[in-house]
Amino acid sequence: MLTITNMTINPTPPFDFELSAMIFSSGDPQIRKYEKGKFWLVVGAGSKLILTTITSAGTVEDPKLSVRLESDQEMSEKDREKAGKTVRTLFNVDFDLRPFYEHTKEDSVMAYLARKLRGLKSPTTPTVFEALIDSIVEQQISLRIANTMEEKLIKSFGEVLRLDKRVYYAFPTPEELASASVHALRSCGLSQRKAEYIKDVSKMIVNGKLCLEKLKSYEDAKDIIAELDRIRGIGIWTAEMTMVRGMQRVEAFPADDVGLRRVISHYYCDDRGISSEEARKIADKWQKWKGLASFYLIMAGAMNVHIQ
DNA sequence: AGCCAGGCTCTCG
DNA sequence: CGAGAGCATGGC
Repeated sequence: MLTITNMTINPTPPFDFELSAMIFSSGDPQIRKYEKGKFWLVVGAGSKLILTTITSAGTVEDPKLSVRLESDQEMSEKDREKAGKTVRTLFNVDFDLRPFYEHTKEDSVMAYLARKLRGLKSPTTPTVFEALIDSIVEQQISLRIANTMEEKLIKSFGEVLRLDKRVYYAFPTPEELASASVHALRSCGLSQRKAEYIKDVSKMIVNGKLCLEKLKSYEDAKDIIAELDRIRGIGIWTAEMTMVRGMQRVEAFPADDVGLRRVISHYYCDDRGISSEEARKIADKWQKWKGLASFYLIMAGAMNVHIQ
């Protein structure tokens, strides 16, 4: 039985939905995708799965999101709340960009990008777990390859939602990855090591030794990094990536990241190879918005924006 | 062919 | 300690 319900969300302006969702244009339509003004993905609410589709019903300065929920089961008010909360998290809709814009006025590059990409908010994964697993998969190898591995991981271990003839996959839960065999994980293209890391960290979550969502609320980012860094398979880079992508921590700055260094160098150092120390020095002026500023640079690079 | 891709661990010396 | 090998896969 197919049930459908709608809701509206009012983001803090400015917010450009199309621009913020653009990063998902290359996604798999059975997992999460942005296409022709529509973004969709499957949200887990209790034991049910909800296909959540978002479109813009407002403007950058007066943003409004229209959200459509579809499930193969009856949805309660609690399920609707859960889906709404996920949408808010996904696009960071309650984040206020204005202080960031105000702060970066003196930085001519960032000030230009702030005008050009006005309303761009950095997306966040629905759960911290998802950001962590993705970051482990992405260690060292190119993003392109990592993405195909992630898709395999999701389709092999994630739950399936069937609506009419359409098929969607949810991101696997810690339980699902904890009970997967290393062999099965490896068949997604992962190395023996990464398969073990993923299984082990999932097990830690299942048996309560690690609570990722709790880390999210730590005041000091250093404490989050320290706690994650203790876990086998997770280093500074992975911890910082997890924070930036899964915890709405706009201050986290993975200076060791080659892609980030490349794009910083492109906009600030004429494409000369720079060290992570140099990258840090440039990022210093962004203060508590280092991660957000980095995202602006990455998007600008992807969109081939030229500074004028 | 070999090196590098949005790293991390383990092993040596 | 610090350096270096090894790991998966695919593009150049």
